[in-house]
Amino acid sequence: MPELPEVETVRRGLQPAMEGQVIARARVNRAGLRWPFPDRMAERLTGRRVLALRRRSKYILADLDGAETLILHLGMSGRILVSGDPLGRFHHHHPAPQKHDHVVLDIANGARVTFNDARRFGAMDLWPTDRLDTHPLLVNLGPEPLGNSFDDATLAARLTGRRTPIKAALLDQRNVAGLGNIYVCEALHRAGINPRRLAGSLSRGRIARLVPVIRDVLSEAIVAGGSSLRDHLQTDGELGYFQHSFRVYDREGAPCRTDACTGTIRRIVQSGRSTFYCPRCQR
DNA sequence: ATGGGGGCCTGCCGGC
DNA sequence: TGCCGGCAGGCCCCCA
Repeated sequence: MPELPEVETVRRGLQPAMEGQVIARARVNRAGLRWPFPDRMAERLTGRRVLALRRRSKYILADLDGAETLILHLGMSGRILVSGDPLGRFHHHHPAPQKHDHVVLDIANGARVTFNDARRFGAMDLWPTDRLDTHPLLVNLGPEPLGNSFDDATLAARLTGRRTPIKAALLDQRNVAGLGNIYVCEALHRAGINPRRLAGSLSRGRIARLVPVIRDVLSEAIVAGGSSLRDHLQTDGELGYFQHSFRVYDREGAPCRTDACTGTIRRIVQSGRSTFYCPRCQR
């Protein structure tokens, strides 16, 4: 499911329920997801106050008192739903447990945070906050595409000499952190770049065009609450709606949406994954 | 060294 | 209706 905009949408939805609040009780329904949960995770979460909710790439980071940070990844099918009344003013009830509810956090303010992940490609870990950047899942991440350190100079430095298709280079989280299959396809279309083009063959001008396009598509998707194709929901259970703004993703055979372009969107497979693009206006 | 493919899981959809 | 293959917003790991 989740690329940067979906994860950011979830983070923003969690904030009012969790930030500054105490985890009254944590329950864990299985030993792990993609990897085993850290030792005694439920006990280490119970009673902790959430000092801040941050995001790094596709990871949600919950800084806890006690100097540990909960690292959370949604994999392909992960959802986090918030139920109950975060203000604690009314009687309330929580929805019935669902299949694949793996971790449930009862917040002292009455909210309940439920992590559901059918495919179990998601992950959770606890790690010392002051050494977060040493975590194996975080240590090799490239710049945040919406942050100040992402610019055409740094992107160009990462792409020069690379003989991999630009599609694969943008999916490589070491080059830029947070893009996935949807937003790479969308960004390349907006930039007019053919996904098969070798990364090292991009002119500096085209790289300079790519940078703001990546920022734009991610920002627009965040505003829309992400893209809901199969799995992604916002924390209130609502769908995101950026899928209605797709120009290429999942639009095989449909007309290109570039102004004055008469092309038809094609689907190809690159390194085992679907790529959607317009052969006419992406060169 | 780096690029590509397999594998991890479950669910859903389309075709027969 | 049922069964089967293909496919899915990610990413680690192994192999050439």
